[in-house]
Amino acid sequence: MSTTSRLARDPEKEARILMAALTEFSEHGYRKTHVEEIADQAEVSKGLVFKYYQSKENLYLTTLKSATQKFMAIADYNIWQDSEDLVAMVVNATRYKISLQLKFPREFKLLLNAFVQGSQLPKAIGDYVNTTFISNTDLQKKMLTPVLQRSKLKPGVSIDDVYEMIRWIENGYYGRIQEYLGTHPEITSIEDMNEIIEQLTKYFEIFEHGFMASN
Amino acid sequence: MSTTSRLARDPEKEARILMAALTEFSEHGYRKTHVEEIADQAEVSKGLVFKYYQSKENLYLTTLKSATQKFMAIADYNIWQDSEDLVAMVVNATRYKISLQLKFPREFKLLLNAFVQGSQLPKAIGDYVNTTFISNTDLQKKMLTPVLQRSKLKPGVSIDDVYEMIRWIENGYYGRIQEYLGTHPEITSIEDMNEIIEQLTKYFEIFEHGFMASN
Amino acid sequence: MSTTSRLARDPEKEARILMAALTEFSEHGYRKTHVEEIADQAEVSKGLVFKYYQSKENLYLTTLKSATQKFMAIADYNIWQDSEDLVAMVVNATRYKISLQLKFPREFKLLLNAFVQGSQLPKAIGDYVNTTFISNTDLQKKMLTPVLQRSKLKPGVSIDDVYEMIRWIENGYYGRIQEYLGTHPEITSIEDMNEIIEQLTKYFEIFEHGFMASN
Amino acid sequence: MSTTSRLARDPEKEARILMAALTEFSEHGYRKTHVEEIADQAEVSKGLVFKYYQSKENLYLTTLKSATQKFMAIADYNIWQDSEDLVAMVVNATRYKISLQLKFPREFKLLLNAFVQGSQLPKAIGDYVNTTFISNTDLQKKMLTPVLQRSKLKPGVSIDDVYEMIRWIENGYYGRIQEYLGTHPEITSIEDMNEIIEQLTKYFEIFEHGFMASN
DNA sequence: AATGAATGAGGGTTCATTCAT
DNA sequence: AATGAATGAACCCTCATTCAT
Repeated sequence: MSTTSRLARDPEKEARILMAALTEFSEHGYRKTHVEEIADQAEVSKGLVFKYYQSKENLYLTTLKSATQKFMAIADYNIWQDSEDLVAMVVNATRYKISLQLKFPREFKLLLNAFVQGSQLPKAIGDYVNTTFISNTDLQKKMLTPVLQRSKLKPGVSIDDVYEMIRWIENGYYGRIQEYLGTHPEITSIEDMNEIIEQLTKYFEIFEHGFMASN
Repeated sequence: MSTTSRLARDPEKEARILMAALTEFSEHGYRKTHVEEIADQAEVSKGLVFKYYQSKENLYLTTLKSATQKFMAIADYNIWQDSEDLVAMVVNATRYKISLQLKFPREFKLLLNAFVQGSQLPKAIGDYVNTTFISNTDLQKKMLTPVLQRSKLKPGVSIDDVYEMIRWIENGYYGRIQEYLGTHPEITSIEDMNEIIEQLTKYFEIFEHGFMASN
Repeated sequence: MSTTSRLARDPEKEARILMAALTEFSEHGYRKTHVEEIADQAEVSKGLVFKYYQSKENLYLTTLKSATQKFMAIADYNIWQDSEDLVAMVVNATRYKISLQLKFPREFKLLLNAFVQGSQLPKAIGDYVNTTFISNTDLQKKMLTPVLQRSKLKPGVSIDDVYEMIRWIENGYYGRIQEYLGTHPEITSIEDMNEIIEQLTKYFEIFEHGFMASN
Repeated sequence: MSTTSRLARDPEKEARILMAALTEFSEHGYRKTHVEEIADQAEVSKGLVFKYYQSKENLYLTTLKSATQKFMAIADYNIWQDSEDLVAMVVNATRYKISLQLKFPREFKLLLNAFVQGSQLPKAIGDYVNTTFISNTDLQKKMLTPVLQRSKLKPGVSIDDVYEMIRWIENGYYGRIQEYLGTHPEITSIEDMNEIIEQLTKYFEIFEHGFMASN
């Protein structure tokens, strides 16, 4: 009688399976990933994969949750939370996001993929994705708000407006960074990205004061 | 001796198949769509689908091309090309884009999906998608440039910078519109969207002059 | 009301179909030949092929019978019937056979193929083949017999024995000729074959008197 | 840790599948044989057949190779190699061939069929057949040559001539044996064939000395 | 607990045959 | 009479899932 668990799963195998699933699902997506390949890569049998995770669908879900967890667990919002001004904050947030992507490229790709596949995935997965991937922006909003409250906004401009536009610019620039990463696969450390991330500052400055020559 | 067709396909059935394919592919994506389902929905036999389109892959490609055509054929860039100022232009462009999406929601979803699936699709399709879906941003750039050249920009701000940021804001706001459409599936006419689109004006005005109270 | 036939078949189309069937069946065999290809080649519709011949199977059978007929009709046994001696007779018979093959290569190939496919063909066809392809040897036997009766045979050697062995040698040599034809596809006239056919004489002479030095 | 197999196929099922494939392919040929039928007959699932043999084509190829092997492995050329004289040698060779056919009737039929189908088969198979089925006659030639060299031949008769004619007669007689076997399906042992095979002697004697009364 | 051989439903594709025009 | 578009049974093959060992 083991003291640990009723099911007596081997935690190492469990981890290997999840790792392999992460690799495969993030690489090939849900449909083109084969359970056998995962089992092989984890150096366990196909049977064990099913014993531990019941179905391909559930394994995917678990991998998804595990990837989410990994981000949640590690996320250290303080890093950018106590930035002095708005621009620094957003730049730090972006830097932080990129660093996570560089540290966990497969988790990142997996979640992105899941998000994007949306309804093509089995219903249960689609549901999970939809309920999970929202909270993120809320968080960011919460952190930006105090800084924005300290700022003096133009009349007729609400905090929400600014917050939203910040996100748009952030996302837009983020896309540019992705492009850069895509064409420079050799980059694995956030240091290599510092320069490009700093340039985001410029765009926020434009945003703060407008692009039109103030007459 | 007919002067018209060599392949003697029934145009109605052809249309029904393409229509069904559009519906199914846009709804379920490539892998989860079954040729039989398309045939059933088009009220023709599976065999006919293959006679007309040879393979599932080619049917998808054809559906894709047809959707692209539909957009191309209808695209009337003049509608927003001769807008007076930048804001009006971008608002008009957005309105136009939304109107297309409302007119051809499945085509829209199909192309979006194809773009997003990327490498999970059969190679031939991925190739087509990659070679086709680029030109779009170039066009928009070309149209915006003259207007921007007429504008007086802040020192240190380049036309390209502004152009890029316009796109970011446009896209960001576009995302908000999508959300709205998603939660209001009853909307089918661009008129119902006018109000929300007009609000884009506000954001561009903020962008032009900055959100910070100019001291 | 036509005076010709109840079914009012167009004899030209009928002939074209049969011709095309001959070409296709002899080239690709029964299974790999497609009715559509035959119809196209005959410049008629697939439907007409079925109206005239009911089924692919029956069309094959008809083609087979027609090929047989063609050989029968043309076969002029007199050509070699009145050869002077045995050797001349067999050589003439062989030459004649080769000339037929050169004149009707597709018919020849078709019948050979049908014979060889045997039980892989639909039952009705197999049955036909089996019942038809026997009579041939009987005929040859009838013609050789009188000549053999005039010959003085070794004691213990029956006419049937000799007749049979003649066939074996003929067939064996025939195989050699086939090989030659296979490697010289440019040959289309019997004249080009005369030399090689003449060499059969040598073998029959060996056969007549044995190969062992007579003590 | 097993030292034996990496692929862990059940040898009994493997054998049953190969056996069923042999039966079906030899009976119906390549095209008319259905994988499902083979699976049923082997009392395994369709899936297993594909796991073991990947494709119908490869299964056929394997069956072909296995049949070839079976003949090769068992072929004991000594049996007739050290026959005293030419006649004995050829008779023994024939007897041996017939005994193989009686022992492995399906293998025999399969190989014959494959040889005969030739170009109607998928290319890979045709290629295999063509490269494999040649060496046989060469072997026989090598064995006959020393015996023929010891014989005194008539002037103008070469060893090759004699060798070739021997083959013709052997083949011819072999055809007669086939006919006999075809009409006597109850025969399963070489003993039942001894008498008919012995008669080949007579024909070779005729061949040695000719059938014409020597003057 | 762990294995991986075995299963079989399901999907794409072919082609002889039918039938409305 | 003639067409050829339309049909659908039949076939090969894949892969998630099961289960005996």
